Amino acid sequence: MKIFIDEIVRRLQPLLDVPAAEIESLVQVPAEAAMGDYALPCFQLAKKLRKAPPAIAGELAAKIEQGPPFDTIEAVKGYLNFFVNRGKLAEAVLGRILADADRYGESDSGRGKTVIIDFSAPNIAKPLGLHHIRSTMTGHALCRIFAALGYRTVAWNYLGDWGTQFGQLMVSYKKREHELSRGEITVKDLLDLYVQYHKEAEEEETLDDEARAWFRKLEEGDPEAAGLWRIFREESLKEFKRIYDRLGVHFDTYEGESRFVKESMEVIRRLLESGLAVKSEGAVIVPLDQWKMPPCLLMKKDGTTLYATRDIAAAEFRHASYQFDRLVYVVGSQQKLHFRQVFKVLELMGYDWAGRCIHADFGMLSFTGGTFSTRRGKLILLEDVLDKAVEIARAIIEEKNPTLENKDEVAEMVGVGAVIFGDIKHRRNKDVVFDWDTALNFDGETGPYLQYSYVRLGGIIRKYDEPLPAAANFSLLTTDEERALMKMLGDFPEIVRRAAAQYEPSIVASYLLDLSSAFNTFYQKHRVISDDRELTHARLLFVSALRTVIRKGLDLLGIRCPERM
RNA sequence: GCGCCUGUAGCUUAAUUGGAUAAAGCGUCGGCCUCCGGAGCCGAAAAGUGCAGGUUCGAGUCCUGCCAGGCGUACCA
Repeated sequence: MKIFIDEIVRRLQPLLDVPAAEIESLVQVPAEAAMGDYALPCFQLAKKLRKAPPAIAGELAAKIEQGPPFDTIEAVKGYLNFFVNRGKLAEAVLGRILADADRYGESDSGRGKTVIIDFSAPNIAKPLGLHHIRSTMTGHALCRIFAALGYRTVAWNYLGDWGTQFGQLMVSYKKREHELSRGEITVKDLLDLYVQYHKEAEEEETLDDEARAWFRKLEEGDPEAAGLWRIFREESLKEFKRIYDRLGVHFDTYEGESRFVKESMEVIRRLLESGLAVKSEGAVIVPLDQWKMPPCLLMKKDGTTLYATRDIAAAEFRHASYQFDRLVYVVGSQQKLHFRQVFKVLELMGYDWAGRCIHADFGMLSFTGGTFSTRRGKLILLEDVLDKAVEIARAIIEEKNPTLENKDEVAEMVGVGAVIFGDIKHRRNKDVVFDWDTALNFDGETGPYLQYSYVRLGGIIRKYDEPLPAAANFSLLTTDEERALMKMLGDFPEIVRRAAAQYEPSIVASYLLDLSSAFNTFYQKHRVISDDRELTHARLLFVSALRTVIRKGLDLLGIRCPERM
């Protein structure tokens, strides 16, 4: 906790000829509890002072002001170790949480700043696949995390609602028009059309030309093409929203690529005028070989725009509309080069905010049995995974808690929570292999484990059967297990900050696992409700604080939590 | 070919951003409910961090080279 570190710095300062900020950066938390709560490694000081680290640590230990809140300050090898009084630690941490309540972990560091999070971004006319969960839930969690730090957040679903693929879909649709009635076309039909197209395109080479022609008609505003496109988009959106709803995900805007087609042409015109863009092989490009990148392609030789063009136009629009502090793209790492190019072009255009565009990339999701391919119809539907998980949750409830009242509601929370957590506990960076058995296992480091811990905490409070005391003597909470938990609880605000700074919700996820695990260890070993009234009161408020933090952490990750399960 | 990312117990991951004896989960084996919920807890076996060098008082973390996998590399997004 900050107050203890500040105190350490205050006491060290008179003994060292080093600025406070530097001392603070040296202070760290030892790997093991036996080595204290905080430590100052003296190795870096050794050079300056021209003394051996153990000697420095020894001298500091002898000279430093001892006394509360520290029980002891001692030298071990080259380290100066600080042991915070356990009672004082408990008072500081629980006092803070009691005061902040549900706002514990929040801050106002982002006040007055806007961050736009661009995430999920499915292509219309295709169902949401399991692979969409990474962008969707990472982006959603980032929204909540930034909001907790006081930022205004804009959740932006930049729909993939433009591109040659819609030409393909139209070709496929026209072929089978008589079999399909326009009003009732579903996303499932659209997927079939898409798969059919790619099957047929392998044999009929003219199909691709037809598709390009249809896409051109669309860009030129042809009424039939536009009409079809509108149906595709509306049907898809209806379907997406249904699933987002199950995931608890909300968007502030669904403005997709189609919104920026007109501006894209404008971008091309301006870039050509300024000389940044040139014509090459019939296309329009921005050469980037100076920066060791392939050129950024803005316009194809058939005169239609590209993804990059629309991204540039969209970025301009976003800055004009929101003057964002940051624009975060939660998009797969396949597109790393694409974003480097786009950001570079924005920089060359003279936008100082280009440096505030961030690609929060993430690794591939694959499954045992191959990679996802919508074209070949080889994909796992997100909804199938959710349904399966909920079904299993439901069966477990039936087995373990048959008298539970709202079984379906709870099964939904647990099943969906398991799927969400199973994905976002991984660091963004890593490729993830989806495996049904792992995803549907609710033991160990899983979402249900966190929910169970929360429910268990609630069970204790329910068992007490009296209103919680308003205050208690926290200095009684001094067991090893309580001390470990206090330290973790005290870390929570820092965890939230780090998750935001690194665009990494998994930091919150692993924190919650550690916290829950430590709680369950405590629970096994100690009783909360006992004959000792004073201790019972202190522990009840401690339990309540744990509940607050687990609930808050799950909330930041976008995972709902039942009161019983 | 070139560029980027990844490589830690059988499997999936962590390691306070360069610090003390590399930590968990799954799986395997063995224990724990007259006591606040066993979706839990405790213990055992199991890696010296892809390989080889280097920098450093100190390297899973930084640098170099190699190996393996993934992704990307001008008209898809």
